[in-house]
Parts: sequence; structure tokens; C-alpha cells
Amino acid sequence: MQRNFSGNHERTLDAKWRVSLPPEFRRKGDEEDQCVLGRVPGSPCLGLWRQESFQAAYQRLQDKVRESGADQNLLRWFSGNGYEVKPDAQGRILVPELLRGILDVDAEDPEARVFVAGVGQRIELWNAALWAAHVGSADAYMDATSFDAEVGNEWL
Amino acid sequence: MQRNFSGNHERTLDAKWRVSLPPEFRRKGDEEDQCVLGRVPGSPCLGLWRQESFQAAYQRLQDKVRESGADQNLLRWFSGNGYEVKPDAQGRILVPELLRGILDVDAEDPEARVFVAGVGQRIELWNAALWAAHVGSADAYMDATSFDAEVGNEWL
DNA sequence: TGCATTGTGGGTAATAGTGGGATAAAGTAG
DNA sequence: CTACTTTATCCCACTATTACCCACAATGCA
Repeated sequence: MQRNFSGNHERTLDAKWRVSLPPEFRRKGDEEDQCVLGRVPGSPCLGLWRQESFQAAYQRLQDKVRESGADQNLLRWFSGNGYEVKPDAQGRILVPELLRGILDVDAEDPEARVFVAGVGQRIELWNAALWAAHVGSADAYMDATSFDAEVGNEWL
Repeated sequence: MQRNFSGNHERTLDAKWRVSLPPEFRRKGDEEDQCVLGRVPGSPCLGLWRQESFQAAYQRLQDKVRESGADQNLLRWFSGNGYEVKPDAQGRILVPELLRGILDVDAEDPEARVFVAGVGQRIELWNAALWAAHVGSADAYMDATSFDAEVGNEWL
């Protein structure tokens, strides 16, 4: 069974570029809490997958690319941005050098904060300000009358 | 099980044409970290395979060539460009003479840099500028609305 | 209240990335 | 076949980064 993650958590990003994960995401006892931190297509945030989920997503993308004849570079993009990370004893992960730009925060600033949000199979890391902007707009959207007309409500 | 490599790493190419590999690619303790450095069909980069993976890739290519009646020389091209390399004690490999042109960098320049990227069964070595161009395009593509329409996002 | 868990900071040992020298191997010219 | 030149292999060294600890205050829960 695949578990879905949910819930938002505000976290500090410390001077060493570490972010502590919400406890749900940690696998207690088990040594195999290997994850992959990478990028989410079309979103200015980082995505954290369980190793297996990332592998599976890569596989699906590969199939898609092969059958549609899409650009091979899509695969390079997805896998190239994915770094294996392992939470330390305190459940923190280190954001790899080349992904730091995406978060766009100043780690030296002791006030630096990010949002950690559960989104289905993955967890997302957001620049706090960006997150506010995005969630703010979704918030407005959910309230809009156009919502029912566009998406409908029968999925609830 | 086959392990998939992922993650990008920027590296210097020193004056001796050595490139250090990301630690994941090294096999600690074990003496058998024999690899093959060769070319990737259709891409202006070098590919580094585990000995076994290269073997397997060759096999698949052979099957493909046979069933499609493609040019036999493809096989010669692939195997002919594959050089066995063994990382030194610091995890660096030496780029063989005949493959240097592909990277198209000036090793004498102390600023010379390449990208080392995990892509499925292999690791790729790229000229830094070329890499940026290729991944950059994928980046733009991932952001474009055309992405969803063409490849879809349901693989995520 | 007492204990376990969590979020966060920081110290230190280990590892990674890189340069360079010395020796060995390969290639070349006479 | 030998002397010379070049290239590759093997070391050692230095620095920055990372992994692994330990600490401690705040919170939740029994």
C-alpha cells in the first residue's frame, strides 16, 4: 500500500542547509528510510519521495517518454535533479548544493524558514514566501464560485 | 536488482584529464569496481557503466539491431568506444585519449568543469555548457503548459 | 508530574574533491 | 637495443563539506 502524506509544517532551514522532516515521514527503527530529494515538474519547489516512489515515478516517466517519443532530456532532468538523501538521527535531511537555488532562501539567516507540505506520494519543500503566495491563491480559488463550475464537487 | 543512478554533480576536469566520481558510484572495499566509459548513442556526452550494465546494454542493442535490421556498425561503434576504466584510490577516472574530443573542454584550463549526471543505469559526463543547454531546455519544457498535454503528469 | 518525542543548535571525526610529485609503463627515434 | 619522451598509475597532502553525535528547551501525553 502507498501512503499519502498530508499536512503543512513550517520549519527552519539551518545554516547547514538541514531541514527536519515531519515525523510521519520518518520510518522508525527501520534502517531503510532512504529518500530522494528532487524537483517537481512545473512547480518552484523541491519534492521528497520515498526511494521506491521515486523509482516508480521514474519508471512511469520513462515509459511515457518512450511511447510518446518525447525528449530524452526529460528523463535526464528528472533523474538528474534527484538526490538520494538519508535523514539523520534527528530526522533531518541535507539539501544538496545544486538544489539550493530552487528554495531561494538565505541559509545564513537564522530566520530562514521553509514549508514542508505533504502532497500525495511525496512531500514538498517550499520557500515560505512562495508557499504563502501559492496557497493564498489556491485559497481564493477554493472560495470562488467558479470552482464548482470548473472542477465540480463530486470528487469529495 | 538494478540500481538507478541519479543526481547531478559539477566537477573539475584536472590537467591530467581526471574526473572524480560521485561516491554512490564507487564500490567500497570491493576490488571489482570495474567500469566502462564510452559513448551514448545520440547524445554529445560520455557514458559510464558498471561493467555488467555495459554488457547488458550491448546485448540489448544487439537484439535491437538484429530485429530491426539496422546497421551492424552501430554495434562496432558502441563497443569500440567503450574503454574499461578503474577509479583510482580517490575515486577518479582518467578519460581515455580518444574520448576527450567528445567532452570538448580544455583540460589545461584550471577552470575546466564537467557535469557528472546519474541517468538510470549509467552516469553521464557532460561538457558543463552543453549540459546547461540541454537541461535548460528540459527545464523550460517542464514548466511549459505543453508538458502536461504532451506527456501528462499522471506518472508522478 | 514524569517521561518520551520533537525541533533546533552546535562540536567533532570522517569523507570527499582537488592538486601535485614520484614512479612505472608505454611509445618513439636513432 | 637503447636512450629519451610522454603518458598513466600510485601516493601523499590539504581544505571544505558532510555525517554522526550530544545537548537542550518545548511540547505532548499518560
